[in-house]
Amino acid sequence: MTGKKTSAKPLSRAPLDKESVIRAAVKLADEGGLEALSMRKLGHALGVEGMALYHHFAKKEALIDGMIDSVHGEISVPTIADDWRVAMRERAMSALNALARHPWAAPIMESRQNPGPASMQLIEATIKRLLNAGFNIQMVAHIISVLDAYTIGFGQQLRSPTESIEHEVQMGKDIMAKFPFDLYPHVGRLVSEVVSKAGYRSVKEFEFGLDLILDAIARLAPAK
Amino acid sequence: MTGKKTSAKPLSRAPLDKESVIRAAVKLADEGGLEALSMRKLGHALGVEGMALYHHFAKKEALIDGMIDSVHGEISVPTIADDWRVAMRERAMSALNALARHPWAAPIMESRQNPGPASMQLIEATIKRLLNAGFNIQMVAHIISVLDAYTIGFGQQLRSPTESIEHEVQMGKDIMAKFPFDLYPHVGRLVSEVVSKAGYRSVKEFEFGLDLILDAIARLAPAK
DNA sequence: TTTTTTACTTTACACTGTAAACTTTACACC
DNA sequence: GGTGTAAAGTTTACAGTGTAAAGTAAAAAA
Repeated sequence: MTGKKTSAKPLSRAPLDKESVIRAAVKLADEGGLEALSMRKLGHALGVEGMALYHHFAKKEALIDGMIDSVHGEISVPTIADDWRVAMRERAMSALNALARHPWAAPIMESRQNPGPASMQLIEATIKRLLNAGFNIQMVAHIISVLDAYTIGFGQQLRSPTESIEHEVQMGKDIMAKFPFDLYPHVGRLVSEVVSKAGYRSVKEFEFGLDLILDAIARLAPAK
Repeated sequence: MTGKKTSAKPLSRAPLDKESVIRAAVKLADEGGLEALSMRKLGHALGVEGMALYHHFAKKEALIDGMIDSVHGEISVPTIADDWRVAMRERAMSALNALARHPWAAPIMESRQNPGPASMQLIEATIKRLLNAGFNIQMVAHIISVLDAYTIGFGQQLRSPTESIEHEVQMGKDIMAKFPFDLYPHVGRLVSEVVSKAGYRSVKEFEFGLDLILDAIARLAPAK
């Protein structure tokens, strides 16, 4: 009986628009993961029934495409003003930060096939910057492929920026509890001497690989 | 003692075991993606009601953990007999092949937190091989981190081994149809001159980045 | 005013994971 | 043999999912 609408709503709410729906959806997913994002819950968060959202997005998939584009929008776009290496490093670091802020995104990023304007602008500017550095078009494809695969792959093993340390430590302990040390001595060593050591940071780990790759690319770069 | 009873009473159907359930689940997911894998459909494929599976797996998650471990079991385990670089290359290539055979796997691989025996054996042997090559334990962590992040990230943009070429070509066309050439000229160039060119192969693309990374690692290796 | 459009709600349906209780089967032991 | 027990599989049930279809109410256009 709580469902009874006793008084008409005083038309208080402005009509929804795509942007704000996407914002709310991202927030929901940030808080509880993608599986916590249902049309009904999202509607509720916006003061509306779930079905109302279908007037703005044809399917849930379309909404998720919008969410992904919104994450792409948080990634630093390379400019000609910056040195190519600086620009690529900045792009990768800001991408990792975005993936850390939105842990649901990495697993679905590269499998989407409806890129939005932010994604297009980002890739366009990236290609442009690398071509301008003197790389040929095949090499540009190679470079973007390595950098993005590495970044997304790494982003996938992140949970959230702050909790990742304790999380990984805890996970290491859980694993070693179930699979005893003497069966997997080297895994034990790695967990106890590296991952669970104070000061271990995923971001540092990411930077190591990133600089390794950037160094290798720089070696292929045409003379300035 | 306890002599094995071999009474020959014919069963209507041999009882399920974890292995065969996992095999069937992997097959279902290979064919229709993870979202095509429901407990009821899986049960049906095995000649059983969906709920029967809960006598073998506590939750669907546990089944998926088993599936992931099964994919890990398809990856080539490094041995001391092989040169470390050869072993790591082989490991990465076979991992990519496994991810291509099971396109549902990459997005969920690194987020699982219940590694099975195959995963443990693989990581144990990998660490062992790298330590034996003279890398210190921190460096081993770095190396595995780069290689696995790259491999999983790349695996994520694969669909399936055979269709990936046409798929990417088609996707390139779709994108360029929606976002006109003149808005994104460099993306247009990349699609037309690289991705949609005859002979473009995802595997070659993967190998480029893999060798780039392996070269860079080799430069950090202690003298033999 | 009347008509049309837009935003949203209601109802409905086919699926999902899985808890609880029940039935059937298989084998150990008297 | 019969009997007990445990494992394997079924049935029923429930809350939650995406979304099709049709209804409603308010704003905009005519």
